[in-house]
Amino acid sequence: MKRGEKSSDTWIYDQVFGAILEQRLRPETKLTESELCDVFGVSRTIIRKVLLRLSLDRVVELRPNRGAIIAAPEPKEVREIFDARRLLEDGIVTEAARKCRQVDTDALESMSRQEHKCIDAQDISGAIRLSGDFHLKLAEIAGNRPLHELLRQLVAQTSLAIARYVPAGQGMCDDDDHDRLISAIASGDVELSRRIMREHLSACERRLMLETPETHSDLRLVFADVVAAQ
Amino acid sequence: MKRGEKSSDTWIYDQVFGAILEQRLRPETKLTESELCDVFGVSRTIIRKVLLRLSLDRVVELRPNRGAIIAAPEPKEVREIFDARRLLEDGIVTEAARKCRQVDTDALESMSRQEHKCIDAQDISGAIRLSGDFHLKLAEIAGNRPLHELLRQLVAQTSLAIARYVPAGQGMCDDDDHDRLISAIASGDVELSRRIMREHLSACERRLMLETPETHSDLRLVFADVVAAQ
DNA sequence: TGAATTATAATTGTATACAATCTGAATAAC
DNA sequence: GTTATTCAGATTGTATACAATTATAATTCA
Repeated sequence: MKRGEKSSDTWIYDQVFGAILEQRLRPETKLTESELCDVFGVSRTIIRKVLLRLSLDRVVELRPNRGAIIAAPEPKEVREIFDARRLLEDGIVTEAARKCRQVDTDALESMSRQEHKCIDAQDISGAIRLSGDFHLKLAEIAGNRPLHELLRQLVAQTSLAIARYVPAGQGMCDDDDHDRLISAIASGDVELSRRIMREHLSACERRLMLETPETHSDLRLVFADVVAAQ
Repeated sequence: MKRGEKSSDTWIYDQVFGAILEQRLRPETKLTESELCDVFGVSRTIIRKVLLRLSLDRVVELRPNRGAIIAAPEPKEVREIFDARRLLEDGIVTEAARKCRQVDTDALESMSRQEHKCIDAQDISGAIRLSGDFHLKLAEIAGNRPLHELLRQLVAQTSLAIARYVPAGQGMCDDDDHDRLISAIASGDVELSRRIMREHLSACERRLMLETPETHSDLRLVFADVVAAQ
């Protein structure tokens, strides 16, 4: 079973990955192998390959003998992801600002327009995905394949973080950081580009409710003081 | 089949990965599934899982219908890997210099001593592996899991680059950059640490013979001028 | 009734069987 | 003699069968 030119497992991987990016699959959702087999009409061999790849991207958690679930990053992990992104994307935006050509600017602007359209249409899922694609496009412009690949992993994990820590229906990027970023990059202003990127990522991070306690809290901790007072 | 606590596929993955790091498996070596099955006494299911993981780490190249070979990064890719490492490890060493405790310094010094021992004993393989472990230890000290994981991939690819572009039997790090790095980090001198790291990585890169033409060159390019003059 | 235990069903882990594809040598054509 | 072609063997891709483990329901015993 092939769709287009890709192998079936890559196609299925993209479908599941996309569903996670667009939050149609939310954190902690169980991914039963046989169900995925039915959905995509392939054997468990293929599904297990897809799940392994997703787990190595850390968007799926593979629990031995207990199946796969969509990953649910803890607040601490999310902060580390943003720290890592600030580091990587500082380098990426620096290089992008140096190398950016007219075609690149056009591509970025096109992506930003699409993103605005999604936001206007309340299409949160689409907006989140396009926002990630925008950052990956910068990595592509910067022209470093390993960095691009590493950022791809971090962007995916960021989408999970957004899915988990932003109230459903609320957007992440109602401002126009991306447009300001495009201007700075197109003009080749490295320092300005870096500052915008740094502040953009920090603004995204602040919008997440990382201080909110976990839904499945430790009962001993929850009632610690009550029990102590008793 | 379990060795210690790990699952058999993780154990086999480590064995193959280690063999690549230590250059017992050189670039372009064919990894036939049935041979690996015999060697490790498991079915192809397990071997294929291991090969998939290795290919996602980009240390193995999985060619559709044509099997797996040890990856052989091109000079351009190697330069990109070093560029990526300079970026990541700049952030890592900065954080490591801030957070480094006595136990960490002790661990680093112990690793460096081991490395010197390997070099003295002409154990190039061991030295390459320990050198990578040293850099990964810094990432661990820096305390950012995603970054640590990303660097792990880059370190593995660096080992491949060394395997390919350093003449057999010649060491990479006969100087004591690592020791100077430990001193700088232990003293908490961020700027000095960063400079040493940056120069250390660049020195490693320069030691590679990236300007050497490929063994399997493009015949059209090789004879381009001859044909044109004819 | 309620906790513990057992039995049963569902799910995952691994090996194997079979199909598809590739490789290379032998044969055929020029 | 060189280039095509065909065919056999080897290798990879996928599906399925069976074993091991976990989850759930039923049952037993206090």
